[in-house]
Amino acid sequence: MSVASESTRPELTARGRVSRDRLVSSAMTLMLEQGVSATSIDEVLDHAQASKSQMYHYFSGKHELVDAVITRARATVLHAQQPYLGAIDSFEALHRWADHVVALNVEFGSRLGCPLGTLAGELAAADEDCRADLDASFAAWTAMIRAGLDSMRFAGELAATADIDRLATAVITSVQGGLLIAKTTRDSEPLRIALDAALAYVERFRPPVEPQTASSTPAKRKTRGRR
Amino acid sequence: MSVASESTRPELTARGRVSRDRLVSSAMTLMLEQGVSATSIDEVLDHAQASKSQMYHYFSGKHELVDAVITRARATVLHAQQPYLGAIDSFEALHRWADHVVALNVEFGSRLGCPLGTLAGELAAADEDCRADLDASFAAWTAMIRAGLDSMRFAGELAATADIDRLATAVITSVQGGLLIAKTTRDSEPLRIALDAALAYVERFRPPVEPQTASSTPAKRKTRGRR
DNA sequence: CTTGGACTGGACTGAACCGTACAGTTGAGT
DNA sequence: ACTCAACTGTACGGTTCAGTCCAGTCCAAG
Repeated sequence: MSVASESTRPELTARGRVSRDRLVSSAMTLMLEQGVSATSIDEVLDHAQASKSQMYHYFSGKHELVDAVITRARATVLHAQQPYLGAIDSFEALHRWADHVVALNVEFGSRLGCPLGTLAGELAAADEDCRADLDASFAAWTAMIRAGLDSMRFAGELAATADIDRLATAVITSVQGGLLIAKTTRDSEPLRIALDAALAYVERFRPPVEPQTASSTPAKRKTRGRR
Repeated sequence: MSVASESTRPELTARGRVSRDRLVSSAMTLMLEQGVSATSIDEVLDHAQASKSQMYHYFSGKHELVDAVITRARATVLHAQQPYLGAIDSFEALHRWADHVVALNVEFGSRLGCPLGTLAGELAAADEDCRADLDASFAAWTAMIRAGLDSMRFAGELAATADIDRLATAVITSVQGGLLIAKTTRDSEPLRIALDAALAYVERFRPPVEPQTASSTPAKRKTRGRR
């Protein structure tokens, strides 16, 4: 259900929170490397230097641990994107974000793809609860992109008629596809290409050149400090 | 290695080939639904109505079975694409292929993504042999797309300067990303959008309207203006 | 200092797992 | 009909799995 009370459970002391966090971190590391069902609880415990009782003190079972890993993965991804996605108001900023995504991938040798994408690939078809959680995570990510595109439109960088939802979906799919192929080829070039294509697609929706019949956009642009 | 002698092993009778095929089919079905490591050998045997000895008669272990599943998945995917991808010589045909991909996804309720993509998501980071196999599979698929784009270029639908490799990569990443998000949202719309974006990207490389110097391609087709 | 709840250690259980052993069956070539 | 290799059925063993149980330790509040 994922209703399982995530986020700062009140009846958890500082020490308990540290232990729990260590378990989730270890689980995430191992599961992203080897896959969820290829990672046993004992392995997680070993990696986290913890014992069985701790595991079952903080989680009712493996399923709840996986839920926590998904939640953590979402937080990690969104947190890494925020500084760039939150500042998007121009094509320049959009490209800076794309460069950042590629740089992140290069940094990890293109071995692991997107945490959310990896989890989705394994769990989406098999576990309905996880699927819903991951769906919500992608939705949150897409919403951040959409907000950036909206800022661009407000700043006059995108046509008023541009379908922002559609563009945001195109961007997120290109990120996921690029990362999956990059992971498989162990080369970040496919990611770079996928993002280039997506941004080129977005660029198609630049507003029409100013001195036209001025039918739709009521002027009010021209390098003005908006807001 | 994948050197493990796939394809028509000579010392296999007709009966044996049927049994082996049944095992691979069951394994593929279950593994694409539940994941590779979430699928036990006993489960495959049960589904295939076979017994342990058959499994270990045809395969040295689970790893070889997985190899066979990858090979089968590649054959399935390429075979399903061939009639459309092999006939691409125009943007119309390219769109027909894209429609076919979407239709296939809709047919299965968007539950399972691309067989190759699903396997890659789970195995690429964990198993180097499988990763290499899947990499080769994607390469073969990309090569088919590239051949289609090449035909388009020959027919004068694409500029002689268009980077065909790059375009083919953009297309395959959009397919994979679209399918992954579609699988997670249980909705084929993201796939549709991803493909639209990729094809729009390809469309940017229509040859220039002016016949100009006509150095390389004789530009036989009457190029219609872009939209 | 006492106490009670949060937290921890590690042995234990039963089921599921992968792989092996070996005896038995089938069928094509002779 | 005979033979032999291909093929099949099932019982078994050692290992690993998720999850339980209980005997503790730690620490803050009273």
